[in-house]
Amino acid sequence: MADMKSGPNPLFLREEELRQAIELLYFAYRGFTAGPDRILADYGFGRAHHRVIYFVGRHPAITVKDLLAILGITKQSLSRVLGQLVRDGFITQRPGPRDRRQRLLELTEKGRALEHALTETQRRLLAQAFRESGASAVEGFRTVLYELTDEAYRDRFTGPARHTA
Amino acid sequence: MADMKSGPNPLFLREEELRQAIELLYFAYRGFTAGPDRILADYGFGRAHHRVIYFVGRHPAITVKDLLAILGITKQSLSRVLGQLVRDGFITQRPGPRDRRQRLLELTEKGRALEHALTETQRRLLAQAFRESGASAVEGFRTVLYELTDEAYRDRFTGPARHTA
DNA sequence: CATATATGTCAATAGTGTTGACATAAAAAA
DNA sequence: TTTTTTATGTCAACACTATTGACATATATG
Repeated sequence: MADMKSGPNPLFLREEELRQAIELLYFAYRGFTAGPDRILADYGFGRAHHRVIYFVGRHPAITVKDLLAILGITKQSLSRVLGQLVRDGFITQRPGPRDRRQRLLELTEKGRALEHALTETQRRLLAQAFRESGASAVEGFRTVLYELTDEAYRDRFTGPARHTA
Repeated sequence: MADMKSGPNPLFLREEELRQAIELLYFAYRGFTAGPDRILADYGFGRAHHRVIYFVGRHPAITVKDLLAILGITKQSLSRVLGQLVRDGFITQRPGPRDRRQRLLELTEKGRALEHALTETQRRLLAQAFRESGASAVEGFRTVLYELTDEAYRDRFTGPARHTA
């Protein structure tokens, strides 16, 4: 208690450093999702819709199974959101050519437009943050985030995001 | 469409770089909250409980108003979570000495124990990621996250987290 | 005394997630 | 070919977190 405030104590510094990192992640993530959240509200959508739109846009002709694996949710949870997006004309489903049980998912023109609008706010924020921070900081940012990512998802990041020390 | 795949196109690289950053933030944040989520489930709590416990621990004797400002939620939303935590003996309330309308919040011993357990999983993960990444990467990580944070919350980070280029 | 502030509560609604059970079509294996 | 597994979907119940709106109490402040 008392000795926690005793000036330049390396243990205290480490504790404070880690706490600031915890809070930075929390506040930065909030700032990062604020833009899309505002747009989604206009459509009566939430973050779950954003994720589905994003990953279907990122992986055209993705199967429901693969999408579920990326999102890490149950099919019941996905079905509500996906059903809405299909009904509202943001996403189309078509049978897999080889495996006809599959429903390959794809963004419609309307879906691509919304995806672009949502992602654009995040791209702008990121680009601005990257400009302010410099290339070296950006590399560090990616390195640490990569390390925080569960190993099961790391193979998504093979390009310039990998320079693990 | 076609020219998006044309090799080392700087515009494409930028697009891919930004998309990887978007996904890194998503997957890293998920990895970062997975540990606490597992512990919270044992108590029938959710992430909202974690946030309250965390920030009350971080700011002993915080007022409800200040806590609401940090969390960015409504008092009705906080009341359920806070009420549970008070009833279950994780947090105490006492009138403010100067302003008796206030209910100053503090962790109990039990609350501090849970706070420690929750934060410890994140500290471990962060410490491991920091070790793997190196000091320079950690600085970049903090710099970029700081830039992503809404300006209204940036004054929380004054220490070593600030070396904005 | 009038007003503003800090806090709390009741009610309705929405978004996102879960578990469990059951169903259908198609692929894959025996 | 029969059996089993896989991919997908649906219905239902429940839980957590958040919202808006309305109303109430105690206390501070002008």
